[in-house]
Amino acid sequence: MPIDIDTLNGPQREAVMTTDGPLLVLAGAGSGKTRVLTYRIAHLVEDLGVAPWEILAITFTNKAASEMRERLGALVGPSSRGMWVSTFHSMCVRMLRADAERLGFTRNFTIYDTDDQKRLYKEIMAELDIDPKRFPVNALMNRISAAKNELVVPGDFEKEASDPVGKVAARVYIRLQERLKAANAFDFDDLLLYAYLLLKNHEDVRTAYQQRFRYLMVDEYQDTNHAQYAITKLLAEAHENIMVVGDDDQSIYSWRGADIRNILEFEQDYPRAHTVKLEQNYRSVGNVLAAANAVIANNQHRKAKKLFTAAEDGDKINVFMAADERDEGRWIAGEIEKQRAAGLSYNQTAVFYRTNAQSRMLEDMLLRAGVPYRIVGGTRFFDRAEIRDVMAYLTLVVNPADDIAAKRVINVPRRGIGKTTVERIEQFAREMDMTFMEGAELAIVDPELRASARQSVAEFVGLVNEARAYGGDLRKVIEAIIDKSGLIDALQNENTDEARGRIENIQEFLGVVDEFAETHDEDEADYAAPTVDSDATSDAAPVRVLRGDSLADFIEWVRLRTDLDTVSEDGRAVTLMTVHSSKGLEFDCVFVAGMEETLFPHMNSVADATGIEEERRLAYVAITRARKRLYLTCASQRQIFGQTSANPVSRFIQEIPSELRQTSGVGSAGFSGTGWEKRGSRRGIAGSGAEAGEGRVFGRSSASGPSGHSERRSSSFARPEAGKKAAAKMTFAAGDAVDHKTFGRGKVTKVDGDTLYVKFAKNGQTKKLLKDYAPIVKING
DNA sequence: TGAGATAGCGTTTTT
DNA sequence: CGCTATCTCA
Repeated sequence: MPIDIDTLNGPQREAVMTTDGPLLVLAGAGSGKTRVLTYRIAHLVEDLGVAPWEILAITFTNKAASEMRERLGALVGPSSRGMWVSTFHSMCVRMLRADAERLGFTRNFTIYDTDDQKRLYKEIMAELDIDPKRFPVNALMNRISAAKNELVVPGDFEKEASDPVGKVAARVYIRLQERLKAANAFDFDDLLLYAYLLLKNHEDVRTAYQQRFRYLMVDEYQDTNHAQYAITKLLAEAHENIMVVGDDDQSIYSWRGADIRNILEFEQDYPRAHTVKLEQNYRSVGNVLAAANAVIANNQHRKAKKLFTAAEDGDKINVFMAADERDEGRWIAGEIEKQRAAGLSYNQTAVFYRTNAQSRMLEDMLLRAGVPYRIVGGTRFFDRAEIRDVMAYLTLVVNPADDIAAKRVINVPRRGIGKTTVERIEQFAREMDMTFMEGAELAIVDPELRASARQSVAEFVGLVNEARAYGGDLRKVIEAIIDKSGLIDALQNENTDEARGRIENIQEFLGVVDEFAETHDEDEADYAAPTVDSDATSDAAPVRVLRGDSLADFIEWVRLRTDLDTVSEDGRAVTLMTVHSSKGLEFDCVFVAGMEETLFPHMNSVADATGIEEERRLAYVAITRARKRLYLTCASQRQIFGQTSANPVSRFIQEIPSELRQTSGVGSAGFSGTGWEKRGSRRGIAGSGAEAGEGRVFGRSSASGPSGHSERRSSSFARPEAGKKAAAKMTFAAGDAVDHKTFGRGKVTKVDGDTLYVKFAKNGQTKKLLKDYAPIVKING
C-alpha cells in the first residue's frame, strides 16, 4: 500500500524523507509523531527497498510498540514482520537471550521484578549483617539502581562511594550481582546494563548488530537514561542512521534516571545531525493548547518551541474549587454525567491524579454516582500473591537456579516445610556453592531433618523436576504445573470465600495464558538476533528465531508487562490513572484532580528548580492530553494520611492566563490558602454547564465539616439511584441488589442498624459492611 | 509450625 | 488510614 506523503505537513514530510544521517525530531504534544515514525519506516521499506530486518524501532512502552506494529502492518503489510519494534527492555532481553552464555548466564534466565529484587536485597543485607534501620532497603535499591542506569559496575562504584550509605551500597552491590548471576537472573536495570556490556565488550556481537540495523529509530528519547543512551549510541555507530523523536517538555522520568540532556545535547553528540521541529498540534482546541503553552513557558531549561493549532478555541479551561476531596470527586462525577448527557461517551473521558492514593476517593464517588470507570495502574493483577506463586512455580521449572522463586513456593501450599528446614537447605547451598534447589536435593537425605520434612522436600523437588518434562501446548503445561503443585487443592480445602476468590484469579490467569497464546502464535515469533559467525548468509537474511520453549517466552512476556499495556479503547468506562500513566494517550475530556500545592506540584519536588520544572512538565503532559475540554480541580482541604490539611491552589493553575479560565466552586471561610476566590464571587459568571453541579447542590460550607449532611444532594445526578445512595441517609433493606467497588454485585441479606450483610455473587461470600462508608451502590435488579 | 494480633511503617511518579 | 512485617502465643 503506497503511503500518501501529501497528507503530511512540511516538517513532518521532512522528517519522513530525511533518512540518512542522524535526525532529531522535536515533536510537540499531539504533533503527529507516531504518524511520522510509521510513515518513515514505510518509506524506507516501500520506496527505498530497505529490508525489514534492517530496521530497529524502539519505544517506551509495550503498548506503544504494539500500536506501532499494528499501524505498520496496515501500512506495509506482512513485510513488517522481522522488524524489531520493541521497548528497550524487551530488545535487551532478546539480545541477552541470544548471547547469555558469554556473560556467564544461560538463556533460561529469569527477570526479577521489584518484589523479587527486594527479597534478594533483604537476604543479602541479613547475610552482610547490615541494619535495615540505618540503611533502608529502598535507599540502597535506589542507589544501586541509579548506578546501574549510569553503567557504573560494582568495582567502580566501590571506588567512588565515599558517604556511609554509598559504602554500604557498594558492598551490597557486589554481592547482589554475585547472587543474581548465581540465580541466573537479571533485574530490570541489569537488562540494560548487561546488554550494554555485551555490545561493548564483544566486538563480534556489536558488529553483527551494527551491520544489521542500518536504520534506528528511538521514540520518547527524552525519557532515555544513560544506559539506554549508550546502547543506542553503540548500535548506531556504524551507519549513524539514527532518528530520535522526543519532546523535552514531556520528560517526566528523571527520578528513574532519564536524562533530559540526551535530547538537549543530541546535536553535540552527532554533529551532522539534522533537526526538525513538529510544532503544529492536531489534538487540542486552542484554549487547551494556549493553557499548556503558558504553563510550560515558565520552565527555563527547554528548547524553544511553541505549539500552534488550526483548531477553534473551544471552551475555557474549567477550574473547580471543591470543599474537600469528597466534594471534588462528587463534582467530577456529576460533571461527567452532564457531559455524558450532552453526548460524550465515557471512554472519551479521563480523570488524572498525581498520586495513586487519590484514586480511592475518586473511585468511591464515581461508583456512588453510577459512573462506570476503570483504573489503570495501582495494584496489578500479576502482583497478587496467588498469581506470583504460580509464576514462581513456572519460573522454577524454566530456571531451577532461581533461589528467590524456590524459596517463595517451597512451602506453598503448606507442606510442612518450616524455617528450620529452609535454613538448613540454605546452609547446604552456601557451603557447597549450590543453588537452593540443589541444596534441597541434599536435604532429602539429611539425617538431621525430620523424616516428614525430608519427605515434603522430596515431593517438592520431584514435582518441579517432573514438570520440566511436560509437553503439549502451553496452556496444558501450565495447567499441569498448577495442578501438580497442589495450589488449587489447598485453596479448595480452605473452603473460605477468600480462597475461592484466589482460585478464580488463578483461572483468570489461565485466560491470560490463552491471550498470550493467541497473540504469539508461531508466525508471530520474532526474528532472532543475528548470529555472530558472519558469513555471507547471516546478514543477507533474518535468522529464524530459536526461542526456547514457549513457557520461557510466556514468563518473560508477563514480567515485562504493565497495566498500561492493557489500556484498551473499547469498554464504556471513564479512565482513571496517574498523570505519568497518561503520557502518550489522549481523551476528549480530561479532569485533573488535586491541583494544589504539595500535591501537584508534589511537596517532595518543590525544594529545587529542577524538581519544580519536572512537575511542570508533568502538568504540561496532563493538560495536553485533552482534545476538547479540560477541567482542573482542587480542594480547599484534604485528608492526607488521615490528617486534614489546607493548601493553596496549584501554581500551575495560576500560570494559566485568567482569561482562559473559568472558575467555579466553593470557597470557604476557614480556608487559609492564597489565591482562592471568595465564595460566590464568580458564581454569576460560572455560566454554562456548571450551575447545576457546583456549589449550590454539592457545595456546603466546609466549616460544617465532612460530617454535616447536606439536604438534597441527590437532585443533579443523572442516575436517580446513584444520587439517592450518595446521601448518607440512604437506607437498605434485605433483598436489595447492590454493586460494590471491589466485590461487584451482591445482595443484601440482612440489615442490622448501620451494618449490612451482603452476599456477593462473584465469590459467594457474605461481608459485613457499614452502610454509610462502604463503597456500594443500590442497583435495580 | 502456623495462625493471629499488633505494632510499626510509609504512601510520587514505574519501564 | 491501610497495609505489611514482625512478634508472640498456642
